[in-house]
Amino acid sequence: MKYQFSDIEKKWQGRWETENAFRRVEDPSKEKYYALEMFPYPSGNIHMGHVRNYSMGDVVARFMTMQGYNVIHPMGWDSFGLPAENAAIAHGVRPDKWTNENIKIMREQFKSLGLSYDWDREIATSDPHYYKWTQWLFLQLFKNNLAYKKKSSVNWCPSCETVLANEQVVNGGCERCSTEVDKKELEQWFFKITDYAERLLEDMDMLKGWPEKVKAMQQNWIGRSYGTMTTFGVEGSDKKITVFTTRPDTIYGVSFMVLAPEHPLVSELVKDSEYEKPAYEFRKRMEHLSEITRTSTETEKEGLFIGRYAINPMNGEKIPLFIGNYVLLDYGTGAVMGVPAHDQRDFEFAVKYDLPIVPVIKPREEEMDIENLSQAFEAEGIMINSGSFDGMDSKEGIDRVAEYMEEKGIGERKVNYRLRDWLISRQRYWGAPIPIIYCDKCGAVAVPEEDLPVVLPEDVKLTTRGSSPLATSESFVHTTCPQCHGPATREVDTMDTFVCSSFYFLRFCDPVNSCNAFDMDKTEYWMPVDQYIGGIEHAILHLMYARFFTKALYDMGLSPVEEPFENLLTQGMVLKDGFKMSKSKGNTVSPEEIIAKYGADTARLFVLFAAPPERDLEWSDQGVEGCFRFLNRIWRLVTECRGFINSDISRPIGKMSEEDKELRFNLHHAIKKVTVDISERFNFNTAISAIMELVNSISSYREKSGEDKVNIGVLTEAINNMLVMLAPLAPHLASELWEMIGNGDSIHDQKWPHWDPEALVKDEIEIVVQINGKLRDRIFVPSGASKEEIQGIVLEMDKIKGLIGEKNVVKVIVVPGRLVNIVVK
RNA sequence: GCGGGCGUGGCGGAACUGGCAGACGCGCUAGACUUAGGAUCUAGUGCCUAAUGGCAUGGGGGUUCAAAUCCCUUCGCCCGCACCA
Repeated sequence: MKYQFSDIEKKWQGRWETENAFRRVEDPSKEKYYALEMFPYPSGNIHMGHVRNYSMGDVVARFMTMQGYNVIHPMGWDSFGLPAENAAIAHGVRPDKWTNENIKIMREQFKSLGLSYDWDREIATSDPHYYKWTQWLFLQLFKNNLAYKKKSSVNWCPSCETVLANEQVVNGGCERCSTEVDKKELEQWFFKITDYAERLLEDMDMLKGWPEKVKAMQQNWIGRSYGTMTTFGVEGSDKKITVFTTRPDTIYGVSFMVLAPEHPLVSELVKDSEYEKPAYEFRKRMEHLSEITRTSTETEKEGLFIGRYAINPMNGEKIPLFIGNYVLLDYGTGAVMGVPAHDQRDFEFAVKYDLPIVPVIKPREEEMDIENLSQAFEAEGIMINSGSFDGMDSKEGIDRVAEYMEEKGIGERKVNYRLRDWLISRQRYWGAPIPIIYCDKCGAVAVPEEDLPVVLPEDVKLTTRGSSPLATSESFVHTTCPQCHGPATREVDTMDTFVCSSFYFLRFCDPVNSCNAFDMDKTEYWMPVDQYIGGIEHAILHLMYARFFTKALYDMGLSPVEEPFENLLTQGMVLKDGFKMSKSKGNTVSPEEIIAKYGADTARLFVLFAAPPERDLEWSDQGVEGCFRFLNRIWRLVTECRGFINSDISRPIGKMSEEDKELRFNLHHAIKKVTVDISERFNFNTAISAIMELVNSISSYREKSGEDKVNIGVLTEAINNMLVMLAPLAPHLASELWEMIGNGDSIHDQKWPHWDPEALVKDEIEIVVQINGKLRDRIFVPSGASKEEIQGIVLEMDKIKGLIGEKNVVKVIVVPGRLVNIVVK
């Protein structure tokens, strides 16, 4: 009988579907487990990355179920986004239709992999029943002053024709299409994620189950620094310029000040002077430079004196004011004090423009020609040329100078973050409309909650360039003000799709609720996500936004938890020939083909076996063949045994032979290894290899024993348990064989096996004999032997005696169960 | 520059708290069965050596009875951030 994987897989997928086998509801009597994989964009085709991601999640879900947990394992679609809109423009299909078609196809593909999802919880972010709550949550943020609109210079992707959040600009290019990003002055909606900067940073301590790398990346992104805001006066003006510095101890060394060319004060300071035109031209030139050139360390410092002077509030010194390319408007205050002696950037600037370099810190010990620096001295040291602070250690000086400034009212200590507010407006059609109405009298007014959702109109021109397509729908734009009932217009921008994915894990707990986003009793039962699995590419974007949302909702009493994801697993990429699989490289392998050729179980097994989960996986056709052969070997083994193994007996019968004991040992050893590898480390690769070893050992047991001497109880126990352990990994085959050998209930309702410590005790164990750390022999000793006994046995061995010869035995180390090391001289 | 990680056979990768380096799989070699096999089974497979034995976890040094594992140093690679004041 041949292993007909395709019939088997269809049979079980059909059965799971009709039985609704993976539907789960709250059950207070059971401990819950929330297994979640990042939901996909429904592109219409799964790729190997999906297969890997979702296979891992499926093993976790099925395994935890067998461990007795009430496992929620939902799936849905991150279905808003540009591809649908672009397809609509290119082929004239409606975005909703295109999206729903794709979802249909992908849902079938997921089912063909045998993934154990509770499809009753399926959601799609582009479904009005879902985005109603995206909009509702927007309004909650709005009411809590966490959503606001402001005009600012924002990132604009000319290819996607929309603005982007800072997080979505990668190396100066668009996160989606890599097109170089421009700056545009626009009025846009933001979420005040900066209000949560400190908590996003601090609460990372709670994320014990997160990879260090991801935490480090977020820390880096939030970029906290402690410093001082110091206010400088401007000569001949009542204007003030505030700078942020982490080095107030160097303030006596300030010899110039640099403002960002876009700094709002610049135009006032140069007004009607000879510097007005050059400053304007300088700014124009900077704006035209790409973000990369502008912010590269390699770019030469460049600046322009603007004819004005600032006053150092510490010593009243007059210092020239510049605008310069290396000062960024959106970090700190957009202005820096130049301390060339102690900051390398300022040093380069000062050298170029021949500005004084005044040392105010000298090294603690070694003598250094502090008057003739060849580069900035950035280390700590002793303060000099600093008035009453002279002689003070600069490290202490940071605090003392800051205190002094606070006393005099010229400065204050401040924590500064690199993190910017999250820009969520998008000038595109296929997203959740921002539920705001503009009224000439009342301003920006929230759409009343009972009017949600604000549904996407269909009478739009999608091809409109440069502004939101929603603006082209007369019926959508014109409305009445909810407050004064006068004529008003709707906001025409839609929300960043990352907003939709910032709370979907909460909605999964209560997916069809039409009165609330999610009921607290449900989220309280299921949240937090116990295991989240997805790609590292979301380390900052999605994972930080989701954390922010969860915290904001927690503060509003809408989320039971402050952190959404207890444990995070970031899986590696699937590569072929050393590169990420991509259509443009032509190195893709289609999951559908692999499933057709070898079946879903083989596909799953391969992606789990070929590499540990976090590491990149190199695709190997031969590796796939190997997994297929392994499943065939199991098929043959079990079908050949089906006639004489008995499901009623799963314990050894009568007296056990050495072979019986060995098989039992191997079985319980495998149970232990597979259990530990899956539950503690998610090392599916080594778990699978342990099952392979077990299968090998069952085969050789049959070989050695011959049919007449097989202990049916021992063999049955081994095969049954092997199938149970195979069930989360290759669920179709395991189900089929389980049923074939006459076992009752579904294999997935079985309890995960426990290993029997008794079976792991051997009568005799092999230990290694070393002389001076070198392997010389191996011997069997009784497993209960004491150190002294083992030492005695070993020293009496002829081979060992011969090897020791005339040398003196200095020391004998005995590690029971492992080795004996004889140290001789 | 800062942060995270990696380096083990021909390949993917094992090795728990320091205790037999190379589990498992792929590939390869030989053999068996077969009309045939790219199916299946058996045996072998880190390198050097005829063998006893020696050498091996990027390189060098150290700690230890014992190091892939701990420490120092050095080289190489990957990823993230980066004129952050």
